[in-house]
Amino acid sequence: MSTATPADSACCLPTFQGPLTTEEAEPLAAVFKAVADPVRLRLLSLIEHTEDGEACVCDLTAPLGLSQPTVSHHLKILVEAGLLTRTQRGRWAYFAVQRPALDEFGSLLRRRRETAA
Amino acid sequence: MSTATPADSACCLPTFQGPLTTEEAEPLAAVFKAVADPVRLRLLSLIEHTEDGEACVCDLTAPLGLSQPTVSHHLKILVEAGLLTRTQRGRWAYFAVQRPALDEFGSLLRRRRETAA
DNA sequence: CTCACGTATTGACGAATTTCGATGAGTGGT
DNA sequence: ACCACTCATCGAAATTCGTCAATACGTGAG
Repeated sequence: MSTATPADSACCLPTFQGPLTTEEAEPLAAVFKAVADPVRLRLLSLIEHTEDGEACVCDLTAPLGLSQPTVSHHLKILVEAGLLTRTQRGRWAYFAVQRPALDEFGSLLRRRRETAA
Repeated sequence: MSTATPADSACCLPTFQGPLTTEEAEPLAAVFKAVADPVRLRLLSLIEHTEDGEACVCDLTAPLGLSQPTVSHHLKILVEAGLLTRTQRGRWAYFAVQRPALDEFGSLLRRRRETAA
């Protein structure tokens, strides 16, 4: 890496640019809250690894072992958080990962994976 | 900001290595839950930007406008999540950020900061 | 139009979370 | 030994969250 662009690397950079106000902390917490649930993390991982990169509700209830309204509820939260997109096609609603948003969690999740088991 | 070229990054890599099981998702959700609260995010940002890189409870109640038990409670959650360390010195308990753990959130938080406004 | 199907919403319930005041535990000075 | 101080824990109130059954909505087929 000749052109060292520390855009992403965490080295020597403060995690926060300064003390957060409540107004600043609120939206950040909201995003984290969206992924602070095992079911929603599983949803994201399931959808990311589908054949076509998208899935409808009916594809997701079985793997999770949850009712359809519950799955719909979690999906809505993920869409509102900007982590999923929803496109209606015919009777079905297809959900796909919102790449840029999900990528923000990429390095974090991959690092966790290594230190996990 | 136009020079945005992710270094460590996420390009072309899947965020999840595969569909998560409940057992895998659980600990991940736990970490996110720790930071899924405005008060706790403010605590982290406050402690990171103290003179000595550490703070006691009494330093933190005023900036947050919360009671001492409440602040203690949030600090405990952050310590248990591995995001803060606690060292008792005399009557005081000093809390400092756990660098490696907090750095995992670095790139994510900095990117959010830019797109916030 | 009507019906079947996939999905969203509503209402309800128990569980978890956030917050506080009161109290308990540990430390250091007098 | 006592007291003042810092912090943790307990108990409780208010709120939020996760879940489901029941129901409403919207779409395409017949």
